[in-house]
Amino acid sequence: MIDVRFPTALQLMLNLALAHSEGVAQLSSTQLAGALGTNPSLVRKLLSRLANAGLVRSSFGRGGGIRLGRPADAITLGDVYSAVLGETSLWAPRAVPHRCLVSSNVERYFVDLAAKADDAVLRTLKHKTLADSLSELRILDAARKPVSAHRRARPT
Amino acid sequence: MIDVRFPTALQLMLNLALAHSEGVAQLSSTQLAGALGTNPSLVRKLLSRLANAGLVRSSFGRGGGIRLGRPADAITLGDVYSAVLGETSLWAPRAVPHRCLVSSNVERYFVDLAAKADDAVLRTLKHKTLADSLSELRILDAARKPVSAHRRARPT
DNA sequence: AAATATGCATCAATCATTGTTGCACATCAA
DNA sequence: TTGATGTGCAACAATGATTGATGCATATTT
Repeated sequence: MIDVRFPTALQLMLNLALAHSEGVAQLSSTQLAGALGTNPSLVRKLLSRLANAGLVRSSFGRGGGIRLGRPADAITLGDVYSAVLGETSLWAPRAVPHRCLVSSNVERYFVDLAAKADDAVLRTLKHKTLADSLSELRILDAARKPVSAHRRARPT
Repeated sequence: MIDVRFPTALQLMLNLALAHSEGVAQLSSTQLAGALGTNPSLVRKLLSRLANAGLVRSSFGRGGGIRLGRPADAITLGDVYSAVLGETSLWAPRAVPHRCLVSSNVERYFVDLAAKADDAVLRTLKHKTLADSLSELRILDAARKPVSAHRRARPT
């Protein structure tokens, strides 16, 4: 199963960022679950990690909900990734019987290699903030509805 | 489940490279399975992809087996990764109901982002060849058996 | 012809992630 | 104070891609 925790968390954060930019202070986990096409439980599991990292803040009780913990331009996609995936590496070595030059050393070698790949991914994600992403989404949206005011075609 | 196809394939290729450097022309899938601590079936599934990419060659019949398709210094880790994982991306977007600026565009946005991350990973893997890896394994091995000739301790 | 080895299809097992449910606790409004 | 709303969290079932196991046709060497 392809891992969708990062995509889900990112889409969640973008929803919060959009809501904030439109003057909506906070969203409930039920609203977020609806927007993500999933259930409040999964949302809360992700929120728990995001809250630990300070990326979101939640308020209890009636009228409560979730809001961004920092301004959208102070949260990078790398922050979201690290918060949700933690130290999880892209790959893990296969445990092999130690019998030769390769098998006795390849696990350590591979852990190191995976760490380099993890770094490479994180570097690409640290370049962009939620605010950047929101801008790009606006551009994509404008391109989707061509030229003039009225929308030409239904989205497929 | 963390994906171990790339690690397994890499360890397989390194075994072939080591065998070749030691004058062993080829290994059978059963031998490879033994070295990897798994079964010949999985090995052959991986070999099928590796063979399609020209990274290994197999000979049929009695005395047959698998050997590298090119010299070890002409095969990068990126070649192995692409052969085994194909176009598989690190992440896939979660399909969300299209209802707002974010939800209507985030899937395309995310596919693009994932492609950038995939590129970053592949770039790090293209720097190293199997021959480079084998050299590094030799260094690790030397570090593991300190100083003088006789081995001091059993590997754990 | 016999032995060995790959190639490939089918089927079951595994296991992290996802989805569901229930409930305690916190907060606001009337 | 009470009721409504919402988070936090634990337990459990469902899902689905990968792994593991088996059988057999085909190819090649001795």
